[in-house]
Amino acid sequence: MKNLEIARMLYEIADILEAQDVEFKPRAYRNAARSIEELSEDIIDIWKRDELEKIPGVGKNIGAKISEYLETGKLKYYDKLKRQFPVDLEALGKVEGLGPKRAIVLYKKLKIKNLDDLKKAVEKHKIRGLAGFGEKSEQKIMEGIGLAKESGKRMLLSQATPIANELAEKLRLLREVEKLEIVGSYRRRKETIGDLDVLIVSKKPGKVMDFFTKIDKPLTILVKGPSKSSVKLGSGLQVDLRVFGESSYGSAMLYFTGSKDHNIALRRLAISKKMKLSEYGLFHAKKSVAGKTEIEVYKKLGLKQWIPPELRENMGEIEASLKGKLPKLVELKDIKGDLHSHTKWSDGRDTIEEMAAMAKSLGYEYLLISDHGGTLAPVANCMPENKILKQGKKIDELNKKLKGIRLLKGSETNIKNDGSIDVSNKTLKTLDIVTAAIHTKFKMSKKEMTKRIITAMENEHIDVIAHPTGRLIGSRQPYDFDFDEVVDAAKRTGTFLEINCQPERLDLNYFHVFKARNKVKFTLGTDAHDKNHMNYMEFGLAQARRGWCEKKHILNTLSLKDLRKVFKF
DNA sequence: GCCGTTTTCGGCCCGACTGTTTTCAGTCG
Repeated sequence: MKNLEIARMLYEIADILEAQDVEFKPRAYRNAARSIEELSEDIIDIWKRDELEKIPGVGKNIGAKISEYLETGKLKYYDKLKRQFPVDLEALGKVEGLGPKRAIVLYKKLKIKNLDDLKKAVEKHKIRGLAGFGEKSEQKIMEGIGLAKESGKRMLLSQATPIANELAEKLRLLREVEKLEIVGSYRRRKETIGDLDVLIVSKKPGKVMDFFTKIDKPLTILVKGPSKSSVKLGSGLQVDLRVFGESSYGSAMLYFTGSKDHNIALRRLAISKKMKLSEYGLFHAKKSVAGKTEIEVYKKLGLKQWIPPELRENMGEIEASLKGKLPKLVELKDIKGDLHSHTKWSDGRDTIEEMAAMAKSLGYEYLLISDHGGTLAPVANCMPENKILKQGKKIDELNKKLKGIRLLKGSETNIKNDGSIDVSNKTLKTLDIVTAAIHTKFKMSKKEMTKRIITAMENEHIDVIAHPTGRLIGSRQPYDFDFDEVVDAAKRTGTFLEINCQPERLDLNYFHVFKARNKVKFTLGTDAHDKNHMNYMEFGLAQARRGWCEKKHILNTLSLKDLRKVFKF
């Protein structure tokens, strides 16, 4: 996978060009870098199909450069720039307040190439006195060096949620806060959050800012102004707060919810209608025509429907809204059960009864008990076949006693290297819904891995492939396999794909869901190993919504009666 | 250097804050 490597190189080219005051090219390189960074596919495959120029932001020139790099392992243009400026701009750029231009000045004047050089120069007070730098710059850089080394990590949405809730609660206590909304990627329900953006309506911004910049301990104030302040909380999470007047609240929400691509598309649409869109409103001939609410701005731009934040990624949502054809997204209240859970029988922490009670309290009709089964015993306390059968009997008995919740018999089985399943068909036949997943040998050639998964799906007893790509956010790459082929095979064999709701999995991710949604149906499973994990449903659901899923795409929206017809139990 | 409800040339999102400045450039989101 060369995607990130290439993206970083393009970012660096952009930085060097920007440092030399080249116009527009830096933006072009950055756009290309960003799309490559966000590709869900290996760029080598795209290159082999000769489709580099289909990547948004990649044209003839950048395409040729990527080809050169993939063919020869080198890019002459990049090497030439790097010879001119042998500077680690990526590392230096992480220092708050230091961008490409100032970094290059530091190189030209003081030969600073990396963070270590920078640290030495600051310690010797060599920076103050340079054109454009003063005592304060030097001080800020000193503080920035420490932070730069630990930063750059995004937080899981699930980790940011309690922090966001607490912050919002504290701010709402302030009388001067009339309205408050947490926006940004948090509102779009992205799987990870870089920072929190808070939007407030207040007539007394000064009071709000004073309170905000003392809201946590320890706390670092990065910026403090009358309408905008930024702080770093004790947890290391950066929070940006903006205060607006009532009349701009909608346009400000739009702007700070993003995504950047969605905003740019909206602004272009505004320009095409001889208007101007900013966070302060939609203007025509300097007169405000909308801004109080999001829907008002959308309508004036010709959109027929309000766009839910999860869809604002410029993946066709604006075009769909212009035609009034946005999907009616699946909601938490549509979910009638959880289709992936573990109990004490394998590696879960709670009993079947406790899990059932939790499912009932969430208002579910059913819960699939899918403890680990098969021969992988030491890893996940997998149940051998006799134990699977015994658990089945136990569930049958419980179902006679339990009221208001139906337990379904399942097993999360293992896909062996050759694609076979480590539980016999005879045992699988006794279960209601059988799940299979890869838990061993993650590194295989793309061809072998694709075949392995497809072979598993061809087993008539396998209903669902759990966490289909195997990625763990921030720690494990997905397995190398051909997603499109697997989706086609799922359709052919009548197998379903899971959207695993564990916050560090979220697998399938939104992009895969978006791509596959009209070919296969999905199950939502929290993979709960503890009854409280059943609350992870919201995170998986968010990914389904980000992937444009309606009720019909998600099997958990079916009543028990209809679910039975689909899975034939 | 890319791209197209301005379409193959001529644009390219927009504004706040900071520091070092006598009017603005750089950085950030």
